[in-house]
Amino acid sequence: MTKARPNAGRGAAETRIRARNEAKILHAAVGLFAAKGYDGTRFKDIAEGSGLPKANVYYYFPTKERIYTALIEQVIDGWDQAFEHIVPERAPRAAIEAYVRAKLEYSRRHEAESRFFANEILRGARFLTRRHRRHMQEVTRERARVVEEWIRQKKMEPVDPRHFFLMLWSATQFYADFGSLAADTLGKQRLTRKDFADAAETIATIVLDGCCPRE
Amino acid sequence: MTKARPNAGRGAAETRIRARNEAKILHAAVGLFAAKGYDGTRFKDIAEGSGLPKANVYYYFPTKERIYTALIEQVIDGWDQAFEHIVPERAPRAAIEAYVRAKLEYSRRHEAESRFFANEILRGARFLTRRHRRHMQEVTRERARVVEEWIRQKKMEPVDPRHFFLMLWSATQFYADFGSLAADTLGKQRLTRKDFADAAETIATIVLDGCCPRE
DNA sequence: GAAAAAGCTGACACGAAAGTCAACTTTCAG
DNA sequence: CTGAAAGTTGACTTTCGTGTCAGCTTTTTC
Repeated sequence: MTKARPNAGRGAAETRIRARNEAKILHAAVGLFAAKGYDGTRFKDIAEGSGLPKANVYYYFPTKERIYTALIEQVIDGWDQAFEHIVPERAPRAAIEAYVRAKLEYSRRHEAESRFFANEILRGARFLTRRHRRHMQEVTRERARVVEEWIRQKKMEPVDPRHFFLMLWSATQFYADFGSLAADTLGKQRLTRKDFADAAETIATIVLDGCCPRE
Repeated sequence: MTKARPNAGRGAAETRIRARNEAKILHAAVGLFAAKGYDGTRFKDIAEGSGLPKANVYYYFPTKERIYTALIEQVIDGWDQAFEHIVPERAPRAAIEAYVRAKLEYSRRHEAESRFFANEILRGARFLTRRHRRHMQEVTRERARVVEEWIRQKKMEPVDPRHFFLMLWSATQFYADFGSLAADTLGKQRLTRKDFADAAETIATIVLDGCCPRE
């Protein structure tokens, strides 16, 4: 198993060359996986995209699947960052608005990662391990408790916090992942920064007015 | 081009056998495309799924792509049905609630079609023709005008109707397309009818309270 | 009931993608 | 400076997926 990664096991001793090349490979791969899916992506194309010969890429990753799972790992790490806005000390309006903006900003700036992840989920999350799933569940549950607290304090209308998060997640992901449809709907070639801003505005307005008492 | 479809051109004269087998093939294909994507789906598997020998499937569809585009055609036809709830005579609350329920019901009952289509959009809608795009744009624009009318009549808060529809679309699609994530979040193995009902409830509550004056 | 049209099929050709390998060069610790 | 570890590579094998084809059987039509 570790045969093909001579340097594995000595985590701290990873060379600079290894780090640089693995980064190149993953960077090229995420865009391809996002655009073509797992099966649609050719190992050869990942190699070309990263500027390395195919056999050299095999030196770093023994299979295409390993590249894919390495990316999952990477994306999951960033998944919960936006959640940090959901804290009990903040007022729900401000917190939720910040969350929506952060999520949209992430989707816009990391389109490939966003699409890559959406693709994985759409396919039934075959490559997500139990550990990943549990992690995501726990993070969500933790923030759901904050929402419940807000509701108890009458700062928010009573809604199911889990469906609430799913709705926010879907609305924000949408603009990155289904960009071509959104662009069509708005009558544009591509989504601009302003479209994302308008989206944030609309989502925040509707959701906030829908669940938080107006001043 | 038409060489492989002897019966093409005489639309009305399609035999019963042809109709039945094409239906079998498309039915098997939509599930596979939804689960594995275009490139991940093997022609052989479509054949096996439909109970026909591979060469026989080739008799009906000259390429894998043709099966795919036939499905696009089929799914697009059903795309705008839910929109029929959005009519100016109805009050916005009732109309939008009916729309959300109809969309969710469609996603739940036609999970494969829903995922198939989501996949196509996620990949940048490579196979959607200009005609399809125009059709979708027109339908959306038409219903956007209804929303604008409601806003003019002060029956609704002023929101951008296009972003509004995108948001509704994303929220409803989500439960079918990202079912595995939604199930995880809700701590279940699979989504039940009740989960869909709860989703409709939450979406409708938030969106309706968010944009339509309360009674 | 026979000719023609539609439907069916196993076997095969072709190309392309995943993954392997053995021999080479570069890097770096001591 | 040197030997070992890390990195690099072109050429190769193997597997598999798409699409073809010639000849067969069934159905339809007149």
